[in-house]
Amino acid sequence: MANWLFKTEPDTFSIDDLRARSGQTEPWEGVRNYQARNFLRDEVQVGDKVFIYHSSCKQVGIAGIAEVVREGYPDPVQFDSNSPYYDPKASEASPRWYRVDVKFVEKFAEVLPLKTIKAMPDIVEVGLVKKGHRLSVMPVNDNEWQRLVQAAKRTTE
DNA sequence: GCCAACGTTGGC
DNA sequence: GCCAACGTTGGC
Repeated sequence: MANWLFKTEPDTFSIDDLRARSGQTEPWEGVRNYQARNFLRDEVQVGDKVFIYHSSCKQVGIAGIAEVVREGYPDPVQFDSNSPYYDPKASEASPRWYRVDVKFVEKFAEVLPLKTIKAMPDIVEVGLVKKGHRLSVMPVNDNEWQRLVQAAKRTTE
């Protein structure tokens, strides 16, 4: 069982949107980076936990937790010429991009800010705190996952 | 909106 | 296969 962090721009799709979805479930589509794609296609499994991270917004940081309910399958929007995610080089026979389905688990009372995460001495491995952290899907090891959850809850007490 | 850091593209 | 140019990401 692994842990992940998925980035999203809350103006486009936030953790509140995920919670409001029917079944509180949503396909995580539109990932167009090969390293992130490889995680979605090869490693993310049903039951894995996922931090939902809000980027490019007022409160940058981890907003809550979701759970993987369907493992990687071809992202249909790559075949849709009307979609901004359309990829003319992808075909159904050899899809290029993948997505997983995630389900809402919980929203933290307060976003755990990136600034706070960077200041935590035990958080050194997760891509967020590294230079040029541009991956939109990244692994989080067990130890850092637990510390981040603790920190997120502590800010609410 | 700025700009640094990074990934991708394409000419050679 | 190199690498400059270009586009995108994302914090500030």
